[in-house]
Amino acid sequence: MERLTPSPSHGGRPGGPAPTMKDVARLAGVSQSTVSRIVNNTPVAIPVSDATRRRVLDAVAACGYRPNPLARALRGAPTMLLGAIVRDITDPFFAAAVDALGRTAQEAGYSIVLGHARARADEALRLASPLDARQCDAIFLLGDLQSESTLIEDLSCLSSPVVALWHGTLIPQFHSIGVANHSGIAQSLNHLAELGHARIAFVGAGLLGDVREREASFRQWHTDHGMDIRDGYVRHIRNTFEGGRQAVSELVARVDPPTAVVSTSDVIAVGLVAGAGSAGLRVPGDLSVVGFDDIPVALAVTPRLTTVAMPIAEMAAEAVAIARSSRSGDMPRAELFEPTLRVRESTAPPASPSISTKEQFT
Amino acid sequence: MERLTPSPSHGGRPGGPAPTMKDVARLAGVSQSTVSRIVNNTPVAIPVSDATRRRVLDAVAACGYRPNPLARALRGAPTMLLGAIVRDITDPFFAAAVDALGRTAQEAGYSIVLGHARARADEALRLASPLDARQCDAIFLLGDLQSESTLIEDLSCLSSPVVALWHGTLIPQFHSIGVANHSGIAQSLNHLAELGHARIAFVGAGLLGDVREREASFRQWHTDHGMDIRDGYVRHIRNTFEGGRQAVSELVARVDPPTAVVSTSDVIAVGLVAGAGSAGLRVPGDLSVVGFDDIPVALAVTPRLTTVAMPIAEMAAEAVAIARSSRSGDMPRAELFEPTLRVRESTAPPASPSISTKEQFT
DNA sequence: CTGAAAGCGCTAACAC
DNA sequence: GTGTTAGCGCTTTCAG
Repeated sequence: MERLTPSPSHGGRPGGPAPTMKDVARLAGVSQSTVSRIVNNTPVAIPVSDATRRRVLDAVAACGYRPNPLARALRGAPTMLLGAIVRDITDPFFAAAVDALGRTAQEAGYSIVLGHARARADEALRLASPLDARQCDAIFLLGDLQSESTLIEDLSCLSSPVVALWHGTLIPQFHSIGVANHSGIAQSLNHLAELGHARIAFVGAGLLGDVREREASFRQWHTDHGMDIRDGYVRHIRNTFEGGRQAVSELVARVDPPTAVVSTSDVIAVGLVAGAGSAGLRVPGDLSVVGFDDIPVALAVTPRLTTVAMPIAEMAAEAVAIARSSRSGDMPRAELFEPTLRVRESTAPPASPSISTKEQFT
Repeated sequence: MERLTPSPSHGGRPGGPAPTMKDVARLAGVSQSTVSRIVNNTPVAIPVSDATRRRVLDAVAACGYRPNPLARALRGAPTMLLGAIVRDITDPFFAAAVDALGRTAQEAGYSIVLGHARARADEALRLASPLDARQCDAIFLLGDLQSESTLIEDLSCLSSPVVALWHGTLIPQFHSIGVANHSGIAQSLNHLAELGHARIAFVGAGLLGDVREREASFRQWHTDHGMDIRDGYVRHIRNTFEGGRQAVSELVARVDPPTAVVSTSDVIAVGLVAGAGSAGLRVPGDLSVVGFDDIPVALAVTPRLTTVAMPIAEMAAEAVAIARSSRSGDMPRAELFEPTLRVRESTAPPASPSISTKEQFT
C-alpha cells in the first residue's frame, strides 16, 4: 500500500517550502497542466499515457507533493470546511451535537470549524465575522443565536448555505432542523400524570428558543388537562448543575413542594437530583425528575435519569445532507424530528403517607 | 459606529457573487492596488490622499466588499485558523480544553478547526490529512495521540508549529504542554493518607499517556511509602460514567474493599460515586473518592467531588502563545503545569466500626 | 500620491 | 497525448 504522505526520507524536510505543482512538473519533465490532470484524475477524451503517469506519480512521491487546498479553493473548489457556530461547547449537549456533526462531516470528507457566537465589534472590516463564511462550504448554527442579531444578518447575505439546528424559534431565512419540543414535554408530563403526579414543577434555562418552546408546551399541557400551575412552579435558571441544585432547594422548601420536576436539560436534571440528595430527599421516592437531551451524564447519577432523547446523529446527518444539496436561492427547508421519552429510574409514583416508597416502585 | 458588514440594503444581495477588490476599484475610479493599500492600511512612505481614501472607503461600504481570506492566504498571509486534533470532544475534559483554546484563540483573532484523530487510509494523496495542515497556522494535539502514528508522522514534516497538550508521554518533535501528573496523584494520595486511608484503589482508563503516568505515580507513591498495592486494586476501564459504576461494584464486592479510590478523571469519579450509591454505600462515609480534571460535572454529584484541578485556561493560552511565537526550526519546548488538589465533600476519614460516619466528617 | 504588472499555486480552455 | 495560456483575488515591487 502506498504511503499517502511524505516522510522525511522523501525529501519533505520540515521547514522547507512545500513543493508545488511546478516542482513536480520540473522533476518529472512534463508541464504543470499534465501534473494537474494526473493528480486530479481529470477525465479527458484521450487519456494520459501510462509512462507519463508513472513518471509524474513517482515525482509526486519523491518530493512529497501535496496539492495546496488554498489555491484550489481560490479557483472555486470547495474548502471542505464546515463552520459550526455554537454558543457554548462546554454544554455537554452541544458537545455531543458537534461530535455528531463532526462524524457525518468526516464521512463526507469535511472538517468542522468552530465559530464564536459572541460578535466582536472590532477595528475593521477585515474581521467582520471571525469565522469568515467564505472559507466554509456551509455554516451550521447550533442552538438559539437569535440574540446575535448582527451574526444572523451577516449570515443571511451569504452565498453558502446556512442550517440552523436546535434554534427553537424559526429563523425564516435559513434551513432549520429542530426537535418537536411540544411532543417531548407532553410525553414527559403524560408519563408523570400516569404515575399519579399532580404537582409538577418546571425548571429551565431562561431565554433560549428551545427552552422557551418547552415552557410553552408545559403551560399548554396544563391548560389542556384543566390543571393549574402553582405560583413559583416555573423556574428560570442558568443551564448548569448548580442551577439545578439551587432550584430544587427552593422548590422543596415550599409548603406545597412539587412531587415531580421536568427540566429542559439533563444538566439541570442532574443538578436537581444532586440537590435533592443534599436536601435529604430521595429520588424518585420523594421527588421524580425528568430531564431532556439524554446525554451521557444522564447515566452518571443514581438514579439514572428518565429523560427525553433526540436523534442527534440523524439530525446532524440531515443537516449535512441539506447543506450539501442546497443551491443558493433555494427555499429554506424546515424539518422537525420526533423525540422519545426514555423511562429510567428517576421517576416513580409520588409518595403517599400510607405507602412506603419501596412498595410503590413498580 | 460603523457597521462592519454589508446589509442587504448595501447591495450585498445574498447569492450574488461577492464583490472583489476590482469591483471596488472600478466603483471608486482608482486602481486595484490603491484599494489594497487603503483596505490594508499599508504603511507607505507618502500616505494616500484623504480624498481617495474617502472615495475608496465609500465604495467598499457601498458594495459591501470584504477581502477574500483565501486569496490572502494564498499570498502567504496567515489563515487565522488553528487546528485542534482531539480524540473525543464528547469527553467533557477535552470539551473544556477546546473551549479554553477557542477563547484564547478568539482573543487573537483565530478560529479553531476540529481535526479528526482517526486517520483514514483513503484513495489518494489529496486527502492525506483530512484537516490539511497547510490551511492552519498551527496544530494542537489534545490528549495522547501516539497511537495515530501516521498522524504524528504527517505532522512532523510540516512547516507550521505543532503543540501537543496533555499528551502524557513526550513526543520529541513537538512543543508540549502537560500537567505534572505525579504531583497531582501524590497530592491526592497524601490527602487520603492524612485522612487515615490505607486501602486505596486506582481506577483509570487504560492505554493513554496521562493516565499511564498517573498510574505509574500511584505505584511510585506506594513504593515510596513502603505500602503494598493489593491485587486487583488497580483497574483499567473505559473513561465513562458506566465504567466508574462497574468498577466500584467490583471493588466493593471484595472481601477487602478499599476505603478510598483515586481515579484518573472526574467522569470516572462521578461514575464511582453513582455506583457506590447504587450499591448502598455512602460517599465519603463508606468510600472516599478523588477525581481528576475538576470539570463542571465534579459539582454535579452529591457529594461534590474532591479532585485535582489543572490550569486549563493558562495551559491553552500558553499553547497559543507558543504556536504564535514559534519559528519553524526552533527547538521544541516542553512545559509542565502544576495541578492543585481541591478538597471538597467526597473524601473523609475511613469509617471505623466504633465511630459513626457523621462524627468523623469534619 | 497613484497605476501597471508580476505572481502566490492551481485549473481549464484551448492549441499543437 | 501534452504543452501554453489565462485567470481565481489579492499583495507588492516598481514606475511614473
